Amino acid sequence: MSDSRPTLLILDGHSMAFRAFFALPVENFTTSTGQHTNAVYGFVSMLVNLIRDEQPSHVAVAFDLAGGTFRTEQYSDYKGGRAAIPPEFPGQIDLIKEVLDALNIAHLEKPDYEADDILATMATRATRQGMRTLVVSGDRDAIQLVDADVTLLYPRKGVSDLLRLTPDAVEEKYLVRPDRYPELAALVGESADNLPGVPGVGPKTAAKWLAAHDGLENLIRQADSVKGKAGQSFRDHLDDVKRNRRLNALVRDLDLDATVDDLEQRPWNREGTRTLFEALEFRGLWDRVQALEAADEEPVEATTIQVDGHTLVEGELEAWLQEHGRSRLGIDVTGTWTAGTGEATGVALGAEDGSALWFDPAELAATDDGSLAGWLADSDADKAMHSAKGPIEALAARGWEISGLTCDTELAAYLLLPDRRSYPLDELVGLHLDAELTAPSDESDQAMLDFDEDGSAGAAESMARAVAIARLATVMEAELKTHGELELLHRLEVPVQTSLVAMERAGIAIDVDVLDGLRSEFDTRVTDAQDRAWEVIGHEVNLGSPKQLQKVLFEELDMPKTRRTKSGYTTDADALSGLFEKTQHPFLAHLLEHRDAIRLRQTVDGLLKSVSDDGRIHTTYQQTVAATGRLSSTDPNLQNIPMRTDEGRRIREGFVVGKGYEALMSADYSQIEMRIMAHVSGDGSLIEAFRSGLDVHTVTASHVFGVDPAAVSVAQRSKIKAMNYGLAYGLSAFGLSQQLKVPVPEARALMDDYFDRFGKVRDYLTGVVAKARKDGFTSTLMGRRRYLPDLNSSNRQRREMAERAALNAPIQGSAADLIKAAMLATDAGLSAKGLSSRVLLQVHDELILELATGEEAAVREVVTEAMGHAMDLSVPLTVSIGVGRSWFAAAH
DNA sequence: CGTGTCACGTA
DNA sequence: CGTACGTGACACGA
Repeated sequence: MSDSRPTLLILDGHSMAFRAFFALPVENFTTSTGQHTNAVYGFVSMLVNLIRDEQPSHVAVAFDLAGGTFRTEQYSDYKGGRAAIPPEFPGQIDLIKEVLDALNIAHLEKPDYEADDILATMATRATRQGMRTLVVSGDRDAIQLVDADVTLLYPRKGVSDLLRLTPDAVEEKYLVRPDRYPELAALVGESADNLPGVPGVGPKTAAKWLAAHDGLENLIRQADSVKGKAGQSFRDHLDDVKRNRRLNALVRDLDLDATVDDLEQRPWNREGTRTLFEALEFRGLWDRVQALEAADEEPVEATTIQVDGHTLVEGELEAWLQEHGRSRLGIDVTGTWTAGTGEATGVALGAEDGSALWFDPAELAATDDGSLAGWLADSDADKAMHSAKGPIEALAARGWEISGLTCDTELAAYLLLPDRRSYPLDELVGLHLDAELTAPSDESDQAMLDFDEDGSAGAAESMARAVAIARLATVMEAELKTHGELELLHRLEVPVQTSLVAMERAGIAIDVDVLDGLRSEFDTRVTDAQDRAWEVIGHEVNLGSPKQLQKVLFEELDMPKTRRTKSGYTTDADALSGLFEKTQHPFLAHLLEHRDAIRLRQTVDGLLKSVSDDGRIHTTYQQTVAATGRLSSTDPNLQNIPMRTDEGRRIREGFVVGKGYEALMSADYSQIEMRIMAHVSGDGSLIEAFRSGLDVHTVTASHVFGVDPAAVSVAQRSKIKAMNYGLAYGLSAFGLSQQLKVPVPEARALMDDYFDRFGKVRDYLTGVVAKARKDGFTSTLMGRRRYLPDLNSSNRQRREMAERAALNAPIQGSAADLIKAAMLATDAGLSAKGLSSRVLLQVHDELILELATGEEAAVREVVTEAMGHAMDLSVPLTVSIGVGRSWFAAAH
């Protein structure tokens, strides 16, 4: 079977995708956005396996086009009578084409012709060029293509079990040679194509006749000589046979745009494929596709980052920095770090020209230590790092502060592709430098030996990273510049990172006694609620298990079914409240109480576990995960501490001022997103509403309902408040009706009235989506982009989700820009005035500060100015400030 | 043991 | 059938 000739692998996309669709259960292949992907997954998986196993030199996929072909022209019932195509299927064909585009595999179509005709034409041409061809199709018409040079892979079951049809295999299975197969099919008929054959004639009879008369042509000519009942049937259906034969002949000389040579395998778009696979939530496939490439590229010498480096020789650092530190150096730190502290076990410095140096900070001689400290602190010494926050914290733990950091390649990558969850350096090197970080496996061991005479691990790798960072910084800055996002990197993200270092290092003090007290309070509530719930139904049940709850609610208690989830019916708080209204069943009340209490207990528990030895909680801020530009907080998340309910809010009593400080201050923007909406839409009424300084929900309600602000009822205000808040999320009439618990038409009327009064808001919202669809991205006030390729998706659900994201991203993102600018201005203001108060936390529209003794008035002034004028908008930025011993007390 | 689902906290 | 996040318990399958 091995064959040194070039091989064309050509697939019938539609028929194989259809097979995949039925082979894989659609319910297991649906993304979180609701896109069905079973056919895409099955098809791509099969394709990857084929490429791996068959090692083709050329690959293409042929598709049928919608609408008829010349065959339907001639026979209107061609392929008629087929069962309706499931609605989950058609959209997946476009996705398959997207994947093929990303993989740089050609897909071919031809109006009026079927995919099979393209397969036939390409196979014929490939044979003529001396190639062998593998045709993959679930359509039996393709059997006629099989010959010494063309093998058909025909799916037996699903899409992974492919039958290899060579001429011998065809003859064995179908009793005729491949070229005779369409003659046999013409006699027997093809139900898949709705082509009836000769009644009473099966494959055996047909094969016997064809052998006896040497083909269909002779058989027809000698029709009168065919004996028996079947012979008469044949003569009665001669026209059908002739039609069948005419229709099942594949066209081998189509005029196609592509040549066989065009189908040669080309390098694929790693970034595009990865993004697409992420969107499709294909996790395992990514590794398999990469494995393909690895196998592919083995003979090719990958360009590796070349380094001319060595381990520091005692006393040489000053001179080395003199020589190489005039232009920007990349810094790579090895070690461990979390939440404001860490330990550095290795530091590499690398220049763009490949010069590099490595040392273990613990073994640095005093002179070198001094040189390093001086260089690190020198704001004129240009530095670049990758994911600098942790390393900066680790270096700070050794007493080294960093100044002059102008570029962080992780932050740069985040601005370039904000939708990704991580930005590994090696991928950036591949993507932007078209190079590899480390030499392929065995060589790197050697490289390490060259440098690591002291036994420390990874010096060579670390130096390569440092050099790569220096080069990446230049390249990525140029890319950002073309996007108009370079300022955003230099003036916002990189400086904010420094603020975050300080915030993480500071942490926030916890009054453990307060939290302990709350814990036991909540614990009592949990136990009581659980006991009562169990008593009501007469047995124990794990109230934390949605599955067990469903059994109790919908089987034992036979309650009305709630909204469906992937595996059953929802038991969320909203649904449970609804059930309680209907049934008044006490179990539900206890269950809701239990939910509430267990959650509070869990929150407190988690916080207590996070308190460090210094009595403070040091969260970790993530600067590169939120696609809109927001920060996020982890370990623990201090951005979702309860606020809404009185009970929950008490947890904030546990966040207190630390030793040596006087109080906590909370400063937050009011209605920040709505103000940004007013500014970006330029809506006069909305701007005026904010400028008036009155309650904005009341003022907007007075516009919508046409009454005096003083006459706005509580109900009217709350409706408009919901509307105001929903605007930036792409709220629908349905969503508003759900929230307000009013009928959809009423909600729709409310929205119409609203937009009549605030027309520019509507214009803005429609305009922003249209622009994003055209440009491919949205932009914030400071030029931060978010890419939304799904705006052009053929899948409605994906498209509408992208539209809502497009509405929201500029608003949420501009608010994120704004508070980041405010953080910088606050830090700058505090230090300019020589204050020792400090920012501890950021919660999207709120800053929490720790006030040094006697500084309250001065800090109030700094914060009001910094937050209030972080950007120049057409509406005032109102900041409310509160001060107290605890976060609870500071929240006004 | 890792992974996905469900539920729910914040802005 | 509004956006953006992170966490924890449970359930499942390797």
